[in-house]
Formats: sequence, structure tokens, C-alpha cells
Amino acid sequence: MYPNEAGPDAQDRLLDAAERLFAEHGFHGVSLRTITTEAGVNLAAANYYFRSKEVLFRAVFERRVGPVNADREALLQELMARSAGRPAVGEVLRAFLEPAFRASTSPGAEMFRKLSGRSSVDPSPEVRRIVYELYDPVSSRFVDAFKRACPDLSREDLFWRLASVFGAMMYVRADSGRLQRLLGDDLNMSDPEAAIAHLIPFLTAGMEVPPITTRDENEREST
Amino acid sequence: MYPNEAGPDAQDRLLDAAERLFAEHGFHGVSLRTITTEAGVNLAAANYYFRSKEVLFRAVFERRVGPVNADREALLQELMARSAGRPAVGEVLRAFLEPAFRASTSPGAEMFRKLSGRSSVDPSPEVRRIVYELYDPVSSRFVDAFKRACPDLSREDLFWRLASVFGAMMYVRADSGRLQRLLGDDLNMSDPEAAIAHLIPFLTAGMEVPPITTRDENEREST
DNA sequence: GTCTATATGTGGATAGAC
DNA sequence: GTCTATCCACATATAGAC
Repeated sequence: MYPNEAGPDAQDRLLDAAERLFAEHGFHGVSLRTITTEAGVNLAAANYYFRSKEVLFRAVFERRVGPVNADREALLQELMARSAGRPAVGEVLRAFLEPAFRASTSPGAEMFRKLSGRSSVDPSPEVRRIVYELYDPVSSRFVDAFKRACPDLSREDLFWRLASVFGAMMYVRADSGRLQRLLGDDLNMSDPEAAIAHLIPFLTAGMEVPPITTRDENEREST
Repeated sequence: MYPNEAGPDAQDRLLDAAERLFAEHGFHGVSLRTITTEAGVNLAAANYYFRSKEVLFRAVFERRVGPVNADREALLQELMARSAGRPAVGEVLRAFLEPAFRASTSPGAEMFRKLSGRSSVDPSPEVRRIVYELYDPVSSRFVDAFKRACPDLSREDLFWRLASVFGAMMYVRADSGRLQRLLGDDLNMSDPEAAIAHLIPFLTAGMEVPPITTRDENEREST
């Protein structure tokens, strides 16, 4: 092994191993010893390059979330310009979902999709803090876009519908294996294009059903 | 404290404390010490009543999943009889979702909904094993019902649509707090009736969109 | 059944040699 | 930068007194 010659260096090998093992066992389910062994580096190296296990976990996210956020921002900005600020909901969904599934086609990116999906409902406060911090700024801009795309929905309606949108996206990214058990192992969720092609029509239809609750007048914003 | 007089006994207090703490920190994120302290029992009692931490975790699930499964089975059976084996997809969704949200209105039941939702994509092999084992038998009967309700969908289409259904249900049950951060703290997911009222129309619309993939002829079953 | 005390293992993190 | 050796906190689980 010649770290500076062939293959990724120790830091990248640590990030790759951590990405996979956190995805498969969760933050608390895997030890630094296991991660460093898989990465082929000494235990002490993990604390040399990263200050702690939590920082390593955060670094795994930061490496992947940046590009996703940048793609989402670019697509949203282009969409808003093209639609004069009144986008179709299906287009907002597309700008939100495509970067989440397409971003990077490396093998590690697939592991990260699982990690991200699974972390999105991980109860551990450490995990939640990191996930929210990295995804929320861009997500809140999409919430605004959804409001503009669905001006007849009350905040409450929007809240429940976005729960379905987030839940569906997250469940597919998490790829828990449950539905393969129920429907057959030949099926799989790892194809980003298939995920996009199936999720967008389903979620668009859901977002477009007539309002359930009555819209409070004082919620209305000027357009 | 008089265990046999007022209030729940040590086993129930352990189950209640474990339910809450597992929901809030995950299986690996909380120790038996913390659980027994919260339950007001000695550490050794946990290993006396339950053989291990994993058995305690399983017992938490078994206490709640039994009634949900029974309700689901009853509703499904009644639906199939009423519809002569060709149910409307919205009715299948109702029979699947209502028990998951209504089952028991005790405060503990709300914590369990979070635990169950969060556990459904928990990466830990121990957690996955228990969740699948307890929910799968009834869930696979619902998969059959969905097939009958949507006979024009290919297995692949059904797979992706059920991912959205499972994902939405799970995300609402998990109640990660993410959407409250994005839309406002006055909103909440803890009202079972509101969850049902919003999820069913959304998911019905998604299930009813025209097929995306072409249906393979050799998938067709006699009706 | 309920406690104290403890066995036994593993975790994250670090000191300090090279 | 990279290693060995180790500190120390905390985990699960149990033995054994009462």
C-alpha cells in the first residue's frame, strides 16, 4: 500500500469505510475500531485526521451533501426563472428529487443514499442535528417553492403532503429491503432513474388532490 | 411505591420506559442503566424479567404490534368479503393505515408509533430482524390486496408505489420533527385522525395514476 | 423477587515512541 | 504522520446475599 501512489489516501479510505458501515449499522452500531480496520488504517489515524467519531460522521455527510445542495439550488433557480415564480408542482418535485438520486454515480454514492435516508429518521440527537443542519437551508427554499406551486393548500395540508413527499423519498433512499422481502428479491431500488420516473408521477398526483382542510384566509400571501 | 397496589408493576414500567427511550435514542443509543433508572427499578431487574436488552426491545414491540395486526386482519377480511375480492385501493389503504395510527390511544402508544416508524429504516440488523418478523406476515397479505386493487400495475410499478405508501406512513409515524422546523412548530403529526384524513387521499391518488412501466404478460394472474 | 457487588468486555480517545 | 500501548468510562450481564 502506497497511499500517495495508487488508490485513495487514508482520509478517503476512512470516509468510504465509515460511509458504508454507518449506512449498514447506524452511528451507534459500529465502532471506530471496525471502521479503521475496514479502511486499512490504524485506530489512532481516525482521531488524527478527524477529531472524534462524530466529526467523522459529519465529514461523511459534508462530502456528499454539498453537491446535492448545489444541484438543487441551481435547478430551483432555473425553474423559478423559467416559470416566473409560479412553478408546476411536478417541476418542483423534479428539482428536489433528481439531485438526491442522481448525485454522483460512484459506488460510495449509493451507500450514502442509504445512509442519508436511514439517518433522516434516526432518533439519535447527534445524527439529527447534523442531518438537519446540512439539509435544512436548501430544503426550506423548496418549501417556499411548494407553497408557490400549490397556492390553494393550507399550511396544514402542505405539511401533511410534504410529509408524504419526504417520507417516500427517504424510504426509497434508505432501501431497507422490506419491500423486496414482500414482493420479490428481483426488484430493487438502486436505480436512480427508475426511482425518479416512478416517484414523480405518484407524488405529483398526491400533491394535486383538492385541499382537505379549509384554507385560513390570513395565511394568504401576496403573489 | 407499592408495585402491586397503585400503578403499573415493574415489568410494565420497564416496558414503558424502554418504549420511550428506544424511540428517542434508538436501540444502541440508550443503555439498560438509563432505562432501569427511568423505570425506577434496579438494573438487575431488567435481566431478571427479560433475558437481555434485545429481548426487552422485542417485548416492547410485541406488546403493541399484536393489536395492530389483529385490527388490520379484521378490516382486510371484512373488506375482501364486502368487495368480493376486488377492493378499491383507497379501502385497502384505509384498512392498512387506520390500525397503525389509531391502535390504542394511551400516551405510550404515541411513543410506540415513533419507535415503530423510526425502526422501520433502522440499519441495525437486530432491529430490522424484529420489525420484519412481527409486521411481515400481515403486510404480505396487504400486498396481495394491493395487487387485487390495482390489477393493471406491473410488479415493478406496484413495488415503487408501495415504497411511497410505506415511506409516507413510516415518516408520519416516525415524526422526526423535520417538517415542523421547516413549516412551523404549531403543526404536528400526533393526531391519528388527521394523519389518516390526509394520507389516504394523497396515497390513493398516487396509487391510481396510470402505469409507468409496461406490464409483463406472464405476470398476469387469473382473477 | 429484589438488591449489592462485580465480572467481563468494548467503547472512544490519547500519550508518547518512532 | 503513523504506530503501540493504554487510560478510563461505560456497557451488558450475572453471582450471590437477603
